Amino acid sequence: MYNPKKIEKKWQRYWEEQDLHQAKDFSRKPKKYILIEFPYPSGKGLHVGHCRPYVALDIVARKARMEKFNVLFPMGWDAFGLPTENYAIKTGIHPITVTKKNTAFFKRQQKSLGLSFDWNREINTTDPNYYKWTQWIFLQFFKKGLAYKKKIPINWCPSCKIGLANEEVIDGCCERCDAKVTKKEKEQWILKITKYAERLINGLDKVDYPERVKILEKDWIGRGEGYEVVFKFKSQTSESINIFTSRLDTIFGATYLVIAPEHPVLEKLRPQIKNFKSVEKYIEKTKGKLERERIAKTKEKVGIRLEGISAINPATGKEIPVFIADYVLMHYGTGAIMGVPAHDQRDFDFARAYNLPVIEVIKPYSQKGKLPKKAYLIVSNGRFKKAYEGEGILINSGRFNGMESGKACQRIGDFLVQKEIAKEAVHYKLRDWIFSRQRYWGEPIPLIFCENCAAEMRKRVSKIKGRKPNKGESLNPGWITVPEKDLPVKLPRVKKYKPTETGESPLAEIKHWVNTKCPKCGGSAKRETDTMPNWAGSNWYYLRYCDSKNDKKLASSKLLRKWMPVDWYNGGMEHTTLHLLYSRFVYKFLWDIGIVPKSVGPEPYKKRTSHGMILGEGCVKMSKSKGNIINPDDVIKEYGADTLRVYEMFMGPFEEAIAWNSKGVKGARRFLDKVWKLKDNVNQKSRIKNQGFKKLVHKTIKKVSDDIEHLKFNTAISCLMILVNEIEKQENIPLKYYSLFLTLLSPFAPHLSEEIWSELGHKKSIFLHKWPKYDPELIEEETFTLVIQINGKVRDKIETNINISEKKAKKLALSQQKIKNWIGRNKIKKTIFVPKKLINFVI
RNA sequence: GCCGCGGUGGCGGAAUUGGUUUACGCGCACGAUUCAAAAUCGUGUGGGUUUUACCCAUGUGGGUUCGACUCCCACCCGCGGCACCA
Repeated sequence: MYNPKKIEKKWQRYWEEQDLHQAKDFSRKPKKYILIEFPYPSGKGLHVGHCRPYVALDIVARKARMEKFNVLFPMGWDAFGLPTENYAIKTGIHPITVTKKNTAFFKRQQKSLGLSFDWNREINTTDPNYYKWTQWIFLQFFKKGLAYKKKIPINWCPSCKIGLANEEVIDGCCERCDAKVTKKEKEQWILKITKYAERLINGLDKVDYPERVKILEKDWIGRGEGYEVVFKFKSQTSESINIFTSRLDTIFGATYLVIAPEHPVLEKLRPQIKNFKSVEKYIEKTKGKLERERIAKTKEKVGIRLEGISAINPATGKEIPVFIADYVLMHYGTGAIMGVPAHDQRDFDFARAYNLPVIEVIKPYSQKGKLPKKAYLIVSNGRFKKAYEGEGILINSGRFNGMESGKACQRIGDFLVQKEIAKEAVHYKLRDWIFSRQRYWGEPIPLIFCENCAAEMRKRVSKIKGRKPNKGESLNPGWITVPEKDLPVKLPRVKKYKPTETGESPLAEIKHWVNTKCPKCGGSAKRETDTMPNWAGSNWYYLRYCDSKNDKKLASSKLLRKWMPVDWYNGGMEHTTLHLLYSRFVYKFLWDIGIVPKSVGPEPYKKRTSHGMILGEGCVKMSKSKGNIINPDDVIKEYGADTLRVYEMFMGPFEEAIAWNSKGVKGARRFLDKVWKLKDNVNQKSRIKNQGFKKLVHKTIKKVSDDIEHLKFNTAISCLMILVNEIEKQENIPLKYYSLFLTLLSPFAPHLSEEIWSELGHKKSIFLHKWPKYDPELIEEETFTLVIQINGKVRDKIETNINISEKKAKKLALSQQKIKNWIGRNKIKKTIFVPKKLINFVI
C-alpha cells in the first residue's frame, strides 16, 4: 500500500541530512538562480495558493539540478509588517515572538511539501544582521541626494495611524485595514524613484517578462511626451505659468486655463485676484477632499474663475480666462493645463458649465466620405455634442492650417521653442516613493537630527566640524547620517506598540533612545523615529541570498558575480507595480554605485513569471467568512504531499486563476496509487519489443522537459498519465523504463519517486540521477494518419507511410470506397496535399 | 471609458506555423469483484437525427481561405487593472 505518511517524512529528513539542495558557492557547474517571492509569515499559516508557485518552481529547480546545474533556490521571510504589529497592539505580545512562531509554522509547512529550498541561506528581514543592510542602503540613497524630507499631504489612515503610499490606497481605503483614507500634512522621507523612470521603462526591453507585466509597469510609470508652454498673464503682473500638453496641435483652440488649487502661483497672483475670498474657500474645500474624490467620475466639473486675472494664448495672442479646479492635480505635469474644449472631453464638459467658447481646430481625416467613429458632430445650431479627441487636419490655426496633427505638433513646437515660449518636456505619472512609516514594526531610519548642525548649515558653513557633509546632508539641513560602523540601529523594545495620538511612531516615546549625540558635532541630537515601509526589506533580498552570512558587506562582489542576475523570478501579478518596480529601482541604484558588479547588468531579473490565484470551490475567493479555506496541512494529512503537488500542478494552466476541486485531488492520488502498484510488475530482465512503447517513452521525455520550462505543468502531468496507462498494459515492465519514468515523475512527486527508486535497488538518491534525454531518432514517426478531406471536411482517415508522396497519397485516397462515394461524378477542381497531415479534394 | 486576459462537453481543461475539435483528469452510466458497501478494475460518455450513415457544435454575427478554436472586422459576456493624467 502506498502510504505517504510513512515515506514523506523519511525522505525529507534524508534530503536534509545529505544537503542535497545546497547551492555551491564554489562549483564549476553552470549556475541557475531560481527565485520565488518570499512570504509574509502571517499567523494563518500557508494557504494552498502559496503552494502553487512553490511547487512549480520546486519542480523547475529539481529538474535543473538533475540537469547538473548548480541551483540556488532559497527561501526567507518578509516579516516586518502590519498584521504582526496589529497583533502585538492587541495582545501585547512582542512582534519578535509572534514572528518567530509564525516563521516556524510556515517553515514546517513548507518542509512538509517536500520543497527543495536551500535552508542554509534562510534570511529574515527583521533580523538585525539583515536590516543592518536595509538601513545601509537607505544611507546610500540619502548620501547620494536621492532621499529628501518634505512636508506633503499624505494619505493618512486614521485607523492604522500611518501614512500610505498612493499605491497602497485601494478605492480610497487603506489597503490593509480598509478604513477610509484622509489627508494629513506630514514630514516624510521620500525616495526619488522618478529619477529612474526612464531607465525603468527602457530596461523592460531587455528582460523576459510576460507582456502584460511589461505593459502594467509602463502604464504605471506613465511616460507622457509633449511640450511645456508659457502662458503670460495679462499686463497686471509679470507672472506667467507653465502648462504641459501632449497635444500642442490643439493650442489654437485653447480658450481658457485651469490651475491646480495647490499651485504656488496663486499666492503670487493674490493681489490681482478680485474674488480671492471665494477662491480661498475653494482651496480650503479641496484640501479636505481625497484625491480619489477629486478625480472621481463626477458629472460636473467644478472650478472657480479667478476674477481680474486673464492669460494670453501665445498662439492666438487672444486673452483667455483663468480658473482653478480640483480636477487638475499639482503632482502631474506642471499643475496647470490649457483648456481645449473642442478636443478634450473633460475640457468640453468644463467649458459647457462655464459657457466658454468652443473653437474647433482639428478636423477628422475623412475616409471615403466617412467620419471616424469617434468624430464629433455639429448639430444644426452650431453647437458641439462632444469633443473630438483624435488626430486630424488643422483648421482655425493660422499658418498651420491644413497640416496633420503629428506634423503640426512639431511645427508649432519649433515655432514656440524658437520664441522661447515653449520647450519639449516629458512627464511621468510615477510619483516619488514615500519611505516613512510612523510605526513600530519596521527598520528604524538611521538618521539623527542635530539642531546645532542645522544652524551651521543654514549659515552656509560648508564644513561641519571637520567633515564635509554629504549630498543628503546638504539637501536636508541638520539631518546627519548614523556612521556605518554603528549600524544596525536596532529597534528598541517598547511597552506600547501603538503609534502616538499625533501619529508619531511609538519610538518617539522612548526618550533614552531618541536623545543621542550628533555623530558630527557631538552635541545633543535626536534620532529619527520613523521606520521604513515593509517593502524596504524585500527590495534587495535576492542579493542577500547570494551571500547571506556576510557581516562586512551586503554581499561580496565575487558571489554577486557568481549568482546574479536571477535567472527566473516567479511572483504574484499583484506585486507588479509595487515590489517588482521598486526592487528594480533599488537594484539599478545599487548597480550605479558599484555595489552590484557592472558585469551583472542593469536588470536584476532575467525572466519573470506570474502564477494564477487559487480560488475556493465555485470560483470565489477563499476566506474565513465563506468558510471555504483549504488548509494544505489537511490535504497532506489525507492524501500526502505528493498528491497535493501533483493536483495543484495538474488543475489548470499555471498562470491563470483556478478554483479548487476536492474531487480533482482524488484523481491525483489515484494516479500516484497506480504508479505505486506498477512497481510490483517490474522485471529486471524483461525487455520491450514494442517499438511503439519506446517511442512513447521518448516523446514523453521531450514533452515533460519542454513543458516544465514553459510552465505547462498540467500537460506535462497529462502525458505522464498517458505513459502510465501504457505501462500498465505491459505484462512485465522492464526496470529500465520504469526507472526512466520515475525520473520524469520525480520533480512532481519527489517522495514517492525516491521511495520506489530505492526499493528498486538504487543506492543513490534519484535526484542525483541525470535527467533523461530523448532520442530524436526514436520520436520520428514512420507512419501517420492521413486525413482525407472533401471540401475541407474530414471524410476518411487512413494510416500510411510518413514520407508518402502527393501522387501516391492522392491515389491512395481516391481508392477508398468512402471517398469514391463522396466524389461520385464530380470533378476534382483542386487538390491540396499537406505532408504528414492531410489531403483535401475540392469538388 | 481605456488597457490586459479570457469565453471549447455536465465540470477543470487539451489542441505545432490555420490542417483529425474535445487529449488527460473529474463526474456520470453500465458491468466485474463483494453477503453488501467503499475501494479497485473494465466498457461507454459533445448534441441531434431518419443511427452501416449523416447533420450541427469552440460566446454572437460577418469576412478571408480548399480548410478557422486559431487570422481580420463588428458585437456580447466574464475576470483583473487603471481612470477627469492634460
